[in-house]
Amino acid sequence: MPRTSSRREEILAVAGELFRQKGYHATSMQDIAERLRLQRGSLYAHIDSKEELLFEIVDRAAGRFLDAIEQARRSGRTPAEQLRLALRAHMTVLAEYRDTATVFFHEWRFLREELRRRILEKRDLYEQRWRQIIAEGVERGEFRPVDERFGALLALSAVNWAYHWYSPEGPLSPEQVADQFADLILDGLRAA
Amino acid sequence: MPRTSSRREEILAVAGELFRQKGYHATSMQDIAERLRLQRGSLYAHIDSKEELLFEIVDRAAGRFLDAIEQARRSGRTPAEQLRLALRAHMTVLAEYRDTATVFFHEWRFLREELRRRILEKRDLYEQRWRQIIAEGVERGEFRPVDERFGALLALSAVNWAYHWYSPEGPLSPEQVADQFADLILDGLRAA
DNA sequence: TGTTATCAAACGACTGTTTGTTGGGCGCTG
DNA sequence: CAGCGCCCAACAAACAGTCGTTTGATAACA
Repeated sequence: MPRTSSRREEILAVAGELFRQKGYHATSMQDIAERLRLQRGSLYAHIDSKEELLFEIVDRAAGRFLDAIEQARRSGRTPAEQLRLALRAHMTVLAEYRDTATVFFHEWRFLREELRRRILEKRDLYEQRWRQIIAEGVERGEFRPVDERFGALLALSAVNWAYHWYSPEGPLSPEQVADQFADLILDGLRAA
Repeated sequence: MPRTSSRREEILAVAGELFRQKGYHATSMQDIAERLRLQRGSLYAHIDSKEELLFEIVDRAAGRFLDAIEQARRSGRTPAEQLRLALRAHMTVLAEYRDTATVFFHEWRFLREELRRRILEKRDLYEQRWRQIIAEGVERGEFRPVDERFGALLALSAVNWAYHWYSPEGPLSPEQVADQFADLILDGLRAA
């Protein structure tokens, strides 16, 4: 089975779109095949199974988020600036790969044990990177001595939840959304 | 079909648990019936359809979240205190009705148009209550002049995302989680 | 006696996947 | 350049189930 071919990429794109819209289990191979004007059996010339489709979509998304934050970390900026960069990077990935990213958040749990484990490893690594940014900020005295797990969780929750409401067709760019969140997370609601 | 009976409540409880664990579409009537040592056909003496099960679970959860925040609003406290109360209330509902609440977040979109609309109305109302808290805080000068939609969205994202990671069996009480978030959202990360 | 809960069985539709076959296009050979 | 074999994508059909739901019968209980 070829890991890369234009037909295969088409199938992945259609699957990503349908998985996002209807969910993994509510999307049948029939649905995917129809969009490509194929018989559902014909898909199996290009892929091994439906689950393999899901894994590839989810795994690619995980990789993109991970790459994005590691770039922010390598920037050498201050923790506050890294936080802003990380928020921007996350929102940019979400905007650019909306289908893939949404499926990543919603459908990873339907993977069988072993594949799910591989995704969760990347997910944990991603969360760790966020915690490192917060921890570094506290260490340097740039941040208050907050619990780094909660600090990371707050930032991550804001952008993780965004796939529920953010639309690339809307008036806000990914960077604008990220900056709004960055301002709030850094300076809080309270008036001076 | 009786709207309330102990058998019906049992079915709803089992359905809620399975829908949370495996998702709506991956849970069959067979699965639900097995847990209750029934034939799957027998469920239909108590319910009209699988979708009705989903709707009732999701609708109850929506009602609970809505009640919780309206109680916080009616408390007459300052906006900052209302925000803390609202965060606590949300986390408490999540902890107490974990299955129902998780299904509410994850599976509402599988409802058919009309039922989905009724849920979305309650959801919108819930978001509006959060925005009102922020707006009131800004108005009174207790909060900085932030965009109330983003302020509400940040608080809501924090607690909405919590169903992914929060476990009532863990070491943290709902109030502790809520207070951690409240401190962060009110005062921000940045050192003075 | 009527009511209620449950059962076994069937309904038609759909599931993901495998199979054997076909036809077009490609490169190699004579 | 003609002809041959081969690859590749796609097809139709079937596999062995499972799906949600309906029906008619049957016990237990009021």
